[in-house]
Amino acid sequence: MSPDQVEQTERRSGALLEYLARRMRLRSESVLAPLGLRPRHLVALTVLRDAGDMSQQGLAGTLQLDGTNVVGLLNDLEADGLVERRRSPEDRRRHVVSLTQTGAKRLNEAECALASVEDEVLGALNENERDTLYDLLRRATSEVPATCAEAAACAEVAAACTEEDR
Amino acid sequence: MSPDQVEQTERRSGALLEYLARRMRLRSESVLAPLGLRPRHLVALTVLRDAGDMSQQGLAGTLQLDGTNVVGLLNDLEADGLVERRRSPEDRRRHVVSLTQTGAKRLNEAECALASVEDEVLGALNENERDTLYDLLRRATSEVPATCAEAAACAEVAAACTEEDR
DNA sequence: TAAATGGTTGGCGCTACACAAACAATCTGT
DNA sequence: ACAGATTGTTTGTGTAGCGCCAACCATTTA
Repeated sequence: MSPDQVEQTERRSGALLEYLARRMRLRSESVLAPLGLRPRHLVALTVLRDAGDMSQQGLAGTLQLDGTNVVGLLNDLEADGLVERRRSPEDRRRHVVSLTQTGAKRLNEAECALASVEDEVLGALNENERDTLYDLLRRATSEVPATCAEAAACAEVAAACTEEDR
Repeated sequence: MSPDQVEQTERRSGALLEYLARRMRLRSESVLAPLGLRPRHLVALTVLRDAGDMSQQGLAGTLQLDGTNVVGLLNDLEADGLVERRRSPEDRRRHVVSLTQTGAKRLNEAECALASVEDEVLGALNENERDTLYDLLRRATSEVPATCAEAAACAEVAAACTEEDR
């Protein structure tokens, strides 16, 4: 190899994301269990809080999860009163899924309980860095790419998309 | 909820991390398949590249994976010549696992191939933001929390770093 | 009225993974 | 030198997550 070659690595975040997510998830499980939640429930609740009400199909698209599995997931959450299924007025076939107050509260409790986990897993990052990490993740997840067909389903709900940034 | 209420959310990254990792993984699979790799292989290769040589136990600890499963994982990678198991000179029970140059090359190829996936999943982030995201993830994963006993095992082996022929 | 759509249920199957047991090679303490 | 612990390997078993298919309502659309 030439001596002055700049070894430009590819810097893809995918593997690191998965690696970190696994660590986080494994440790979260025990913390979440007393709250009657599992990691995937937390993801669903988070999505519902951050993206707002959604049809079940929209949720399936967002979570990239098979529709039949979303049913079970929502059954769990609704049984605990964390989530609500209402028939859509415009199209009564649809269910509009929304976070209840109890759901929002439980989600918040869970996030509080996860402080120790985050401290452990993100121990190498200081307060500021964790904050920007959260912001980046939040922004990355807030905008659903328009490339896929699922976007169409989501777009309907996401119609209230504003281009405000701070 | 009253609109003027200052809703202080907890800003935990865990759920977002998992959410994003899932999206990334699902789309990665098809891209990785022609290279004979699966997401978890990529994680292993990435860890080996970023953290250097490691005992199998150390790898199991780092990946938070059961030891017996690490065997199978490494069998896959070694069969493809992407990874090498050498007996440790100091303790011949141990295998020192290291990335081969073919492995490094394949990893790089994979990361190149994943450009489109990242474009899609991280579409909401610009070049700079993706860069800082990568840096944050990298730093978060580079420092293994000293809480666990695994750290000792890793550190011990880490001394046996070898210069690779190129 | 017929066909398509959203949701629900049940079942089948695959993959990832943990866990346990048994074994070989090797190290460590007495 | 011997006993016991430790690393890695194999094999087997169990379980959870999840995709997929098929059948079935309720509703909407053609």
